Amino acid sequence: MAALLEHTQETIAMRVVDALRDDIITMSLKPGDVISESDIAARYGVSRQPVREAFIRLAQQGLLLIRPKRATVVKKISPDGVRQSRFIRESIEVEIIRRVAGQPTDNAAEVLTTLIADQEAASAANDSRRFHTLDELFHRTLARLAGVEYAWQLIDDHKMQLDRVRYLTLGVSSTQRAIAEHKDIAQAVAKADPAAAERAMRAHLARAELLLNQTISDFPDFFE
Amino acid sequence: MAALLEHTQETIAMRVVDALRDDIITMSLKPGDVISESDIAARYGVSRQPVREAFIRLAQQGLLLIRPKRATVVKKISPDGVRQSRFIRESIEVEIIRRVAGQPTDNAAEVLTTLIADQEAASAANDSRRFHTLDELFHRTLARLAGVEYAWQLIDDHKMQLDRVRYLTLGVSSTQRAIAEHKDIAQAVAKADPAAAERAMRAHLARAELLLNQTISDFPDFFE
DNA sequence: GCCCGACAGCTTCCATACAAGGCGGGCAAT
DNA sequence: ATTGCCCGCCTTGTATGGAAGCTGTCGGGC
Repeated sequence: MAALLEHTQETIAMRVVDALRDDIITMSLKPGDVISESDIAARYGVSRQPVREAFIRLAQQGLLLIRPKRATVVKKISPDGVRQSRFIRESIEVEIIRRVAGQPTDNAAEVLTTLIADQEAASAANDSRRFHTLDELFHRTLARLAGVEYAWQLIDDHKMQLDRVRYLTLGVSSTQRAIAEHKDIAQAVAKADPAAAERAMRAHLARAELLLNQTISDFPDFFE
Repeated sequence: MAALLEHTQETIAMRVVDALRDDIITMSLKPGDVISESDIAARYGVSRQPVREAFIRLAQQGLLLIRPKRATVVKKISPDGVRQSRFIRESIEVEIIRRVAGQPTDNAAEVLTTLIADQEAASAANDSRRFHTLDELFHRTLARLAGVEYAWQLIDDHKMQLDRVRYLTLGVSSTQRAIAEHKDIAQAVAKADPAAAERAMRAHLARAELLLNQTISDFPDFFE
């Protein structure tokens, strides 16, 4: 397996990155919280050096704000940044769905329907975490079908802003509705109708706008 | 000025980042070249630490590949990565131009025409470097007019892959033709015709495809 | 009461030393 | 001649001490 050959060992800095990112997305570390290299180093029982490198990585991903010689704070969520992140995502996903619907491969529709079936199972079991994972897989699969899986990876990097908002609205979002919209998309792909697919995708992504405004008024301190 | 208030001082690591990135984009450091923290540190007369942090940043931007305990190499250009980077750019820029042409502000067309005039001046003076800058400014201005300047900043991060290719083709690209295409775009904006604007933008971005294939056969060692 | 400067305590930044692992050449055994 | 191991040299990773700089506080002068 490639994984064995690559042999990219687990370094301490990477572990710290993962741990911190998880803490931030799950709001265990709240926007505005100030952290210091020494703090985190002591908490994880490691030296300051790997923590520092983790800070740099997370800062580049827009989750931390390093103020030189001053402090490092968990970046507050920028409403405008979230909107533009969604603008980017919508731009790319619309282009993706057009391609997929425009040049459908044999099994594209089939793959999507099986994914939707899994989502219905997760929804019925009330397993929202699994549903979230499957939802993400649905969109990533579309990217793969369009031959631009790397593009999805880019979305993923700048999607963490959205993920923090999503975490705040956990349970609010209706899985039933999302599934229905996924079906609309899959149906347009099956019919090889790019225009309909684009409409369905835009409708699917548009729902988030309302959630954002609601969230801002619910947690004003987390936004700038 | 915000710059003065922010007072973000120039740190050594930042200088190293800028210097290395410039070296990589201008092919002073060629794809496949192996560099080491000690090397660069000695070359710039600094310690290994800031160099190491610069490596991390550049690795996250896809310009370097850090192989733990082995070496750090200038990443070779991935043809598929370039294509997908362009896919991303096209997706976003098409969405941008649609918005600009769909809801044109009073002075949008005016701003664009003055920019094009500057480009003609640079082209006449045979100042290709200045033309490149103005070309980039043209596209960034469109993003600003659409209210998503941050989105352009994101493109900028993942555009360095394209920039390396562009540098290899310096002088090949026809400024005259680019200007004509810019005029088409500006005209569609003036007429508030989103469909025409989209067509013009796609045509404008499509030209690069040919250049890429040509470049790959000219410099096979730089691609993976 | 108000202003302003010295200072203590914090932060991130940089330098240096050491640790851990990959890689290749030389050497010995077969 | 070939194979396999060992060891020095290289790399990146981690630890730690000190340097540079920001911030708030406390106290003295007005």
